[in-house]
Amino acid sequence: MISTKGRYAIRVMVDLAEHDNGKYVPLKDIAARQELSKKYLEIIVKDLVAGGLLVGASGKGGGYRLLRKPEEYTIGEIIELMEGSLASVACLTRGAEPCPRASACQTLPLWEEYDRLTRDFFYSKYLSDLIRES
Amino acid sequence: MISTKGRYAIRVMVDLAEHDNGKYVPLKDIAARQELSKKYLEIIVKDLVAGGLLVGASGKGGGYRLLRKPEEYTIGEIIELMEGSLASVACLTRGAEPCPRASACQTLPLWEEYDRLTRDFFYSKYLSDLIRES
DNA sequence: CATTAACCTAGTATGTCAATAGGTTATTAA
DNA sequence: TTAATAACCTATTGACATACTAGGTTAATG
Repeated sequence: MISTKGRYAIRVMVDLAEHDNGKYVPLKDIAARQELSKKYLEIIVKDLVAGGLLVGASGKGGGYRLLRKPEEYTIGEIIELMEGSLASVACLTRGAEPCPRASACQTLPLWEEYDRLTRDFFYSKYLSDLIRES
Repeated sequence: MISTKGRYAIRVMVDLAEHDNGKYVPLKDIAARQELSKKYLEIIVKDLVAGGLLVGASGKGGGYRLLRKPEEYTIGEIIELMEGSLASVACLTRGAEPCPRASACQTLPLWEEYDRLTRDFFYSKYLSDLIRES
């Protein structure tokens, strides 16, 4: 299951894409529009900045801004950044210790196939696909 | 992420399908072959019996047995039984309270599309697809 | 009647999730 | 220069799920 962190992160990104007027957008505004706790969003946005998806600017007139065009962000990279991985099973996360039963495992091919499907899906969806016509 | 319960349940089902000789297969044997804790499998198998996917027989010569042919079980129903749901987001689980923001949510269509993909994938995979050639 | 194996109830350590709380630093506009 | 604004930082917390383990009781068979 995709957690609120991943889901809210996408909503923040979409909100920023829709309200990109060249200025920084304060988190307060995003929180109000999306009806989410500003405090909680701070944690999420911090990760997005650390991951290089956003820039923040302190002080009056500050806020957050996208670093690229909406069509240059994939949904996959946003989810993967926030969730750590988009693998469907523990043994397929990157950095997982190699399973000694891998060659004997009858279910591994199934998880690998589903993983490819998931990856293909989310890496071929772009932020621009989620923007409402204005 | 699909938990150990769901994953182990599939392995138990596959094991039973591969060792179906008309008799009941004791859990001890399955646990040994799959290198899993018998105690933990008891919990899982209990759910499989309650869900109508298996039958158990007590006493000497007892164990578990499939109720249908392997090609009549979908992987989707096994996962859904064990995990409660195979929805990727909380708001799409059956019995979830309707979200007041649903019509305004820019991400909902994305999750719905992914949900369909997931459902189609796991409901078109059958237990028989996972059986090793013997 | 001893053995086998399912069935049943309970408990528990660990971790993650989804936040909240309260402060400090940086920037700008009046 | 200073008030306002907004990001940034550290810590904590309650609730819940996960992945088990422990120890018993019931049922069937040979």
